[in-house]
Amino acid sequence: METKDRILQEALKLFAAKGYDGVSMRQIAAAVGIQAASLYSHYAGKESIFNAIIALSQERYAQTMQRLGFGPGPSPDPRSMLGLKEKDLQRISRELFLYLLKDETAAPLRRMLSSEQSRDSIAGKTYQSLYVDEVLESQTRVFEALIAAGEIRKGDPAVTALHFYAPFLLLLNRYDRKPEREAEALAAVEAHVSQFLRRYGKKAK
Amino acid sequence: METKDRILQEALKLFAAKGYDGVSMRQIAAAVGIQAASLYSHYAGKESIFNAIIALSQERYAQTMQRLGFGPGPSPDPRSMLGLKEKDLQRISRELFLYLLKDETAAPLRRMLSSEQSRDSIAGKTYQSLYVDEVLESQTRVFEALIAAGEIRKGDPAVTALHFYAPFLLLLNRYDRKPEREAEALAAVEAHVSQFLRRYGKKAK
DNA sequence: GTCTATACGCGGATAGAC
DNA sequence: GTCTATCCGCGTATAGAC
Repeated sequence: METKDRILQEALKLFAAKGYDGVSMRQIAAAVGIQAASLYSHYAGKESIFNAIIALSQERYAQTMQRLGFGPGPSPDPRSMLGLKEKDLQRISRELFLYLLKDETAAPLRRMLSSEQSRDSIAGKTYQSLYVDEVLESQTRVFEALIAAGEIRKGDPAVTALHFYAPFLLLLNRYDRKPEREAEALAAVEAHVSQFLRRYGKKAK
Repeated sequence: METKDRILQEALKLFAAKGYDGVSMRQIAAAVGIQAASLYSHYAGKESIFNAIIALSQERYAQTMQRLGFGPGPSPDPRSMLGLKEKDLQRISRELFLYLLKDETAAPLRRMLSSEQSRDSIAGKTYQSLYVDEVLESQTRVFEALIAAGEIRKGDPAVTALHFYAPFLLLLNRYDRKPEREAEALAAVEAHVSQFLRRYGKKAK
């Protein structure tokens, strides 16, 4: 792998763990295995590394989210959500949750953006759009279709999306960086989805 | 007001806005109106100020949360929640939301703990217990009582508490530091509570 | 592209006068 | 309890050899 990319990879891990201000150029360089001065052959400075991380990670993230049907663009197929069985929704939910919780790129990106939300306005806007606005927007469209199809009870689709997605964010925060409680976390996700369907689904099961 | 307390007050504001590492002792001193060296007459160092903020703010926070029925201790009165009308729940929800969003102590405390969650283990544990564990635990007890009383549909009380509370955290994050969107935020809270009651309440209204 | 050497400011913190 | 003066290390970043 190119040095230029390894810098982003290592810096992301460090920023996620210690925060932007808590990481020095020397530490990043050490993690990569070069001298601090050499970083400047690849990036103009620290802020430049930070911005490059956001730009790059965002792309990979967007692709996976779209595949799972939580993306900003056109869902994998609006109709693929119709006729979805509980079992399928549980699988997708589990996949989404584990991706955001543990994926090597997605998890550090989320942690970094979350903690830098207030300090850096780009980080703040990116966090909001990636983990809040885009997901809610996308899920609102999905529920609109499901309500129209009669698979989900009538109600405001935006509120329904909020009811479905908000617990994911809370559980992510709660079980973040606690690998020993992963089973508990997954059980909580499953219980949430299950009860959501019992409250919102047209038919039992 | 005593200098010792003013230090905590100003430091909290700064930490909430720029993060712990982003604030210098000189900046704190300037906000208070004294020299940096004078801070050491009141606190052993920066970390000591940080810890004192948490300890102090936590007390005030706990009192208010308990009053609203989201506290860790015995709810204001377990039965006071019974026979609650939608109107009352809307009022309490609104009060809770605005308190967490805008209160002069509560809002900066929440922002600071949230952004320092990963960097500082005390901050992380405090955030989890104040904004996640204690609230969910407390709400779980409330819903247990309401389900037993037949005012809320049968279901896992812990999941029900999650469904009720998680949207608050998401909306807080979404509308934090955006005073111009406050009306929109309150409308979202109201829509959430309203639809929650329609899905979970025994009777319409 | 990577290294060594170095500049320079700002960080937290202390000493000691008033 | 507040001040001025100061210490010292570490932060980002640059210069220039290889």
